[in-house]
Amino acid sequence: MLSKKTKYALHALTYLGKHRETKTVLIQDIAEEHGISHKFLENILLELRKAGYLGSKKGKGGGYYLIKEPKDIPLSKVIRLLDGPIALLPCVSLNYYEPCAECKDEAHCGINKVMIQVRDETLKILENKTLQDILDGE
Amino acid sequence: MLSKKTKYALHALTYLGKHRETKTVLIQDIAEEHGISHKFLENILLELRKAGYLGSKKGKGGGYYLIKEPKDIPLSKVIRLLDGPIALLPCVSLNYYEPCAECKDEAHCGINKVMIQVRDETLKILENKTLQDILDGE
DNA sequence: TATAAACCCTATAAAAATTATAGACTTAAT
DNA sequence: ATTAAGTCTATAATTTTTATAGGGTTTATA
Repeated sequence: MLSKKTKYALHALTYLGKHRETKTVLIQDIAEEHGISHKFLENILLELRKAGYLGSKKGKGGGYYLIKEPKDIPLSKVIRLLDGPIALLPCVSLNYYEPCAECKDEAHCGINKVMIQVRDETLKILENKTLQDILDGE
Repeated sequence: MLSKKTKYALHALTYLGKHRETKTVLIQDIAEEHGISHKFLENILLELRKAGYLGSKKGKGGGYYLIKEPKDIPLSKVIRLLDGPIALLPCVSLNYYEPCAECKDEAHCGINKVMIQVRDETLKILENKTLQDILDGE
């Protein structure tokens, strides 16, 4: 399951995607719309900005806005940013690789081999679904 | 990522799958093979037995053994048993459904719709990979 | 039939991760 | 100046995961 962080990030991105005509959107607006803690959401939006998905304007009249095209924001990227690895095991993670302590010989581990396949097929799904697909469904 | 519980379950099933000729296997043997806590693994094997994957024999000379064909043990089932939902959000889970608190109208939520697709495609992958595939890779 | 080996079961403790909050700081419009 | 807004870091609270403990039951076998 996705963490609340990622779930809220998706809601925020969706909200921002739906309000691209207005110049900026307040954290508060998104927080109220979904009944999310303002402060918790703040940290999430900050991460999305640092990762290059959002722009922000400080000071009075400021707020957040989407700076990437919704079609260029795949689920895979959002999940990796907020939640971490998409792979089911550390030993098959492309971006967060770590050996599994209980595994003596990764090269001859059947679990490892199968999980590499699962990872590749899962990645195909998550790279193909973007914010645009979410917006199309609203 | 899978929990250690699920990961250990997969290692245990793999071990049992590789030792089907011997009548029973001791918890201790599996625990030692992978450096897992005996007691932690005990609880996992108990769950696998209750779910109908393993049989056990009590008393001296007892132990565990596989009672299903490896080809009839898909990853999806093992993950659901030990880890819970495969869906990325509670609101799209087939087996553990719960509405999402921050979602006002599930029927018109683009995230929900996309996540249903992700769930269905992910499920296809995990239902198709079985313990047999793991054993083939050892 | 006593003993030891092994699984059974429930409760609880410890650790880690997630979720939430706090508060001081910076920036910019008016 | 004042006020409204994002920035940033630290820490607290909560939940989940991981691990341990310990007595109970069953069974082979000497």
